[in-house]
Amino acid sequence: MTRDNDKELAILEYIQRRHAETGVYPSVREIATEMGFRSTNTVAYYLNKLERTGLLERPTRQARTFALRSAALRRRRRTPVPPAAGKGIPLLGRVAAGQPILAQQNFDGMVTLDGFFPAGERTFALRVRGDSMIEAGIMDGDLVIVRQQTRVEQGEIGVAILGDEATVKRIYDEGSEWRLQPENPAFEPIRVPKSDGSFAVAGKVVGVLRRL
Amino acid sequence: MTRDNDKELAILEYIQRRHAETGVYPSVREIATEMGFRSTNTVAYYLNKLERTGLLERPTRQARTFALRSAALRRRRRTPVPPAAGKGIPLLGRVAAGQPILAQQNFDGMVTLDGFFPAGERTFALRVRGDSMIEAGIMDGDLVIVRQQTRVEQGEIGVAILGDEATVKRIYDEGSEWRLQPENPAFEPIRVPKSDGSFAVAGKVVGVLRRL
DNA sequence: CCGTTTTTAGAACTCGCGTTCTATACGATC
DNA sequence: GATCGTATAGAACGCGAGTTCTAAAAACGG
Repeated sequence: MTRDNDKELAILEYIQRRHAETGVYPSVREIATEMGFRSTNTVAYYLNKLERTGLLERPTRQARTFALRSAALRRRRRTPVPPAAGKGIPLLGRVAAGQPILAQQNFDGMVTLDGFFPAGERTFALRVRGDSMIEAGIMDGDLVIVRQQTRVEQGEIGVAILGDEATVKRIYDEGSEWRLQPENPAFEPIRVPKSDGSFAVAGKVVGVLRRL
Repeated sequence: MTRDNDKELAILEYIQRRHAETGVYPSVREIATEMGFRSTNTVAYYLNKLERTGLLERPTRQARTFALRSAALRRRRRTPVPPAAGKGIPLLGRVAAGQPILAQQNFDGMVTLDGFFPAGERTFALRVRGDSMIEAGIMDGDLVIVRQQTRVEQGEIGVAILGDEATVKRIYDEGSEWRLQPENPAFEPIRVPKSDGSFAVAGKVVGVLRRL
């Protein structure tokens, strides 16, 4: 099918490099100069190809606008980027009806926990019990990823410690008391007077992990 | 000297926000629209002021090109270098009201993607678009972890490929056709005759990953 | 060797976009 | 009250930039 894959990737890599270095995407003519093309049409030819394979997006066709959400090109050299086992899970972008799901044109980078969540000293996971946050997409048995912090913004989902138990709720500061708001109409909000010393915010929920 | 400092900063902040969110700087006319100005000259007026005070740079005067190297707006930095694959996130068990959340006695092991999900050649991730599976706790923007297989058990959640698109649904074998059942009362099931060659099962959803 | 597909060139077209010029209110200053 | 700097509008100018059309090498397949 496509024989001249190298130039496509070189263009993609140049676009990404220009954006990383200058913050601005190149114009079609600049790409042509970089690649040694004498015609802007040659660039258009490759850009269309890249768009068809899903490696590049141009929602609007305005000047110097691209959308490169593929982390795939993070690596410098060619790397056939086959979905290998071990270091994370491959993330696929577009999936078309053609055959190989795990083909490289779908590849969009590798997912790792430490890459996906802001890992660090202050991050931990916690298993959720109960259905009180079901409408927020957090279900019984899920693991929530929590960034440890003693306060959360109004209405953010956080981990509240009440006596001996940790619960996940939306946390509101109501002046004289805290309101722990479930995301399930079957549950009532919990109100805790600020004088209650057994209450504390353990952190903010930054992610959810579920095994089916 | 300058009385109307607020609008300058609002413009600066908009430019920086647009770039952070979309990767592309706005055009002069887009800034005018955002600020409620009816003339592009008004924007030029402020841009010149910002340039004089050094808060903004425009080395070239090309379309959508700015240079924001002012340290003032540097606060929200993206991680340009992905953290070298770490060892995962600590999973906590009991969390009591006592102080140190990350204390030893709470520790319950480390969570890693490869440990949590059945990693391997046949596992990949896919970003979910739309709310059709919201009642199954799968929301727009989530990453689903998929085990590649060509068939799923009756009613399991899987990834179905229909023409050019991959969708996550509960998949039922209805004899002469497939039924793709959403988990959202606002959506109707999709029925695909088995004679349709553009349909295929890409795999079974074994996990969900969400960043808030 | 010939027909087909891929890849490149060149030029023209149109529109987006930054700039500039002219005006007009509105305060502040003298 | 005349004047000056600030803030905004409106229109026009000119170039930058993406697209498209035609065409022709170059590579490929039988």
